[in-house]
Amino acid sequence: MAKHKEQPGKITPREQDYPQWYQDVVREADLAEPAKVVKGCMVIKPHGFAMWEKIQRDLDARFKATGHRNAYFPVLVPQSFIAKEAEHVEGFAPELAVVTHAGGEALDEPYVIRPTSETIIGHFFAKWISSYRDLPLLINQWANVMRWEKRTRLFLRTTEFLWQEGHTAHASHDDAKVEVRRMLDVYGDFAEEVLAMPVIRGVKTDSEKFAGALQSLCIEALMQDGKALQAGTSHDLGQNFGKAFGVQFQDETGALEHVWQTSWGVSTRLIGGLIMTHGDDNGLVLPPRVAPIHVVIVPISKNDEQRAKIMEAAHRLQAKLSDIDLAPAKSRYRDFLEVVVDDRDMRPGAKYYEWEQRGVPLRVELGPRDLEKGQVCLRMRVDSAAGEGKVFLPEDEFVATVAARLMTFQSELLRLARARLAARSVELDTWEEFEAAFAGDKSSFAWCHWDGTRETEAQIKERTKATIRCIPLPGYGPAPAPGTCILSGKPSPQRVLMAKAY
RNA sequence: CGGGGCGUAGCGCAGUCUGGUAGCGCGUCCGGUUCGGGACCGGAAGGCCGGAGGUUCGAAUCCUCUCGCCCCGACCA
Repeated sequence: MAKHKEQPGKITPREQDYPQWYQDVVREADLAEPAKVVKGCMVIKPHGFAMWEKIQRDLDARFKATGHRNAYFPVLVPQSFIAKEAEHVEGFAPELAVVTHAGGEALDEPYVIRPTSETIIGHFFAKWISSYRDLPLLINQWANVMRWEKRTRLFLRTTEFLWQEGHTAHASHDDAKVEVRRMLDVYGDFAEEVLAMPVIRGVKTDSEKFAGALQSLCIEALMQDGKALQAGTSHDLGQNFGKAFGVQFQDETGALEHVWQTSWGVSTRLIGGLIMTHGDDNGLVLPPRVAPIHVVIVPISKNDEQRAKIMEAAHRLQAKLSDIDLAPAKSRYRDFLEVVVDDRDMRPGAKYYEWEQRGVPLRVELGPRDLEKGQVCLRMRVDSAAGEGKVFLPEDEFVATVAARLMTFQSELLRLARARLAARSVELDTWEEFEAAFAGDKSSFAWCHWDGTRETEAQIKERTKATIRCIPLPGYGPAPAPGTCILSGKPSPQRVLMAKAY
């Protein structure tokens, strides 16, 4: 194929340029742009928001299937609420935006714009819960939150972001722990099945856990530059918020107890993770389950009468495809194919490059020769960018198999991402190896022994910028075996995941 | 808030060191030939060089101040 031309204004990414490329791609592809009017906020454009809607739809179905219900709580939280849980206020105070005036007057008590809703939901849980019969209470909220971070990055760390936050209350710690793990698996399964993004499921260290939690579970994804992205978290809040907000219930014996709570969330950061997991030198690569456009039909014609015929055929094909439902068999929603006919007056080649850059999974080329033979020419995104994989099919057969082809592509993306994860995962045993692995901007998924102390963790971070992403749950990472800490040489029960993080 | 870098045509840049009335590519517009992987030829339009002040016969270029943007670091989903 023609070598990718270095043209001004076009994306010419290389892996080492990843952060910059990533920003260029999301702008170029009309996914999002910085809002400029507010520090670190972003405008999510229609193409990007369509992806968020698909993420929402699928996750929401999973939450409902596990017994959760949606509710909504105020965006403004009395500042005093935040202060009720010691670790929580310490963790969030530096990044709060505070409303001090309203209605033309100074407020008696300032309100913070929610950075997360544990506190205000705790307040209401106290009113809603009085008996063990009220438990478990399983609530989810789709909302925006705001965290005034020092430094922002489109999708990955914006001042305001959209997310989903689950908040649950349980009668026992064991019940709460089951919920925490159950929702982590919902996230993990979602990331792999829908985003085609393989993740490591694990436990955060004390210094990385959520402010106010006993324990935080997380899913960590590998980006193509070797850095890790925390893609979702699920927290065991113990009775910390229950006690802070007086969320009590009477058990079967009549005794008064505090509830055990959990919270869990994923955000628009997932879109960033998706882009950075699958993107290649030709631009975005989107898994069909989240792609805003599944199929683009590029008509090819030499003259006007040909053009009329081709366009008619293209629109007929578009109508047939648009009735196809891509949703999984047991799904509670439908996912009809989104099909675009590109009838612009451009050369076909130029259109190919453009749609590849936008990540459309499947392209159909429809020309006079195809029309004559009753066939279509199709190419999947990854192959087509390499100039390969041209497939000719009778139109009927194409229509009958398109859903399966897209799903095959979906699993192929997961397979490729898993292969990258495996290729970028290493077990390191000496500090020299470790320093070399994280020299400069380098990063990878390093499985190493750690002595379990906060001091060693901090030193590793200071010396290499690598952090402990998580302690893997059983079944993730190398089989647990004792060893000695990569830095201190002290005994360690198992390897943990270390990497630089976004 | 620290450390770097950059503001010149719609976009991407050169020109700045060594002052002499602004250049390239892409895009746009017009005409023609083209059209199954980023078309080609010919012609045209488009910039008070981020802003203010200064030095000079003369400033995109030198000096001072100012505004804006980007990258890196501290903080973090």
